[in-house]
Amino acid sequence: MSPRQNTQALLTIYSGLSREEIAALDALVSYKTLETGEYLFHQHTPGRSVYMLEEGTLMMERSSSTGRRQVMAFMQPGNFIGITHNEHYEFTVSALTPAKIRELPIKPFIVLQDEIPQLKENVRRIGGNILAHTLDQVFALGQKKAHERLCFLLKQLSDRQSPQRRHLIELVMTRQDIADYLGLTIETVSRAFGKLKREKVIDIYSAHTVEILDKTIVEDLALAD
Amino acid sequence: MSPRQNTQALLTIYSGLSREEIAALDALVSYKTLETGEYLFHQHTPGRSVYMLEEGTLMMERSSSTGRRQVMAFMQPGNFIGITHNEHYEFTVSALTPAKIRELPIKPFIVLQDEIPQLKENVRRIGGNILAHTLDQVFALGQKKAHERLCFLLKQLSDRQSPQRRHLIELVMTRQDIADYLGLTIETVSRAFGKLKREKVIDIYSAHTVEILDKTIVEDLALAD
DNA sequence: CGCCCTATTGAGACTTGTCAAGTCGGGTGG
DNA sequence: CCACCCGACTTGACAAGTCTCAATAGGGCG
Repeated sequence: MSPRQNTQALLTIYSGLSREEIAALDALVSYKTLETGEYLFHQHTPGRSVYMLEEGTLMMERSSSTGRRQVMAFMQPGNFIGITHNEHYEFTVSALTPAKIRELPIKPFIVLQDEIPQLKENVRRIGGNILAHTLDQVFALGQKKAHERLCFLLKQLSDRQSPQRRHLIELVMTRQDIADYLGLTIETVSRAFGKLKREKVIDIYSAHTVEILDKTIVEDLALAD
Repeated sequence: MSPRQNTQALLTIYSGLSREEIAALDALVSYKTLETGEYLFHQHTPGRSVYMLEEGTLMMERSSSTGRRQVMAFMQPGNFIGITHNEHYEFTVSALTPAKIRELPIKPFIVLQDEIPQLKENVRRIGGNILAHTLDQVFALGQKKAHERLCFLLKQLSDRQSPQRRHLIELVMTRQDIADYLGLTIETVSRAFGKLKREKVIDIYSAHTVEILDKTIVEDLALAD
């Protein structure tokens, strides 16, 4: 929906830093590993760290007391978490697969931004990308039909693969996760998959492995603008 | 949906600055006025300034080549525009009423952030509030029914009024603007108004003036979590 | 007073949600 | 190794919500 291409996979807090600056950053880093289903942190808890995903897939969600749930993002290696929040995390992050995560305590990280202008700029741009992603999602939920929303997700997942593997998509999340991301029910998601398959836009090898047969149509439906 | 209250009306880039620091910021400021319907800037144009709304109401929207439109926000005095973007504006901003706007060129503004830590912190927090608002909208569009989405908007507008006038709401935007903000059609918005009126949750004096009769119900429906 | 634009209301179609039944597949225990 | 079991996914029938199209009402401004 926006003309922005997928530059965000390439942008990290390390972009353009000198060897010494990277070393200064790395001095703050500790590592965390999560098993499938484990939580990185919960909604409404104080946010004291910034995270960078190294391996695996994470899911960011917001749940309500009445049981409604909205998945805000699926995160893949290179993504950042917690860069843009204020004092509390406003969402829960959990692991869809075993995951390896770099953790940086937020206070020294902020101090370091004052010493390294490029780092501050990187953070600014990552924050901009996160907002841009969220605005894309608002557009999708507000304006698109079920099968278009599904293509919106497929395109996002496809764009983050290496160019050779763009067409083959591994869906590590459940249908319920997809439904809650796209603001639909699992049944509607299932029917949207069926519709795309019938129309030969995608092929479905198993519930969690699909191939994009017609990239152009997927993108047209995903953008739908 | 989040526990965050409406603190964002109070937070500006000036918060907690000394007299000298405010003067340094004000040295960058120029003023703009817009008539109803005029544009501040357009989607896909390079972003060279940061803006603060002083008077009036602005609307931020994203439009597609196929004519679909999503309104991302209605902005009221105290709100900031352009703080979180990268090189291009990813949306269009226009005036719903005559408006008065402070403009700060982005480059010196960023330089000043290096000199004034509190300013940098303010910008960080405003960015966090903008993202939080957008996440609220994702939740609303993904999970709520028409009349709940309308209460979501009414609550947002109500929260930004002075405490005495909280119950009386002036809708400066059209039904089409509301529909495009909530991901609905004008007819559905109209029926949602009718439903809330029939149920004595609100009273409708004219198409653009409504009174909240039962604040609790409006909030329950707005949060719906 | 009348015109025009916006909003409301109504009827019917379409999309999505709900409820229920059935299928598939991976994992476990015999 | 096979059969069963259980959770996840799919499919179907129907209900509910929203959209579309059309007609009507209302309000502001000349």
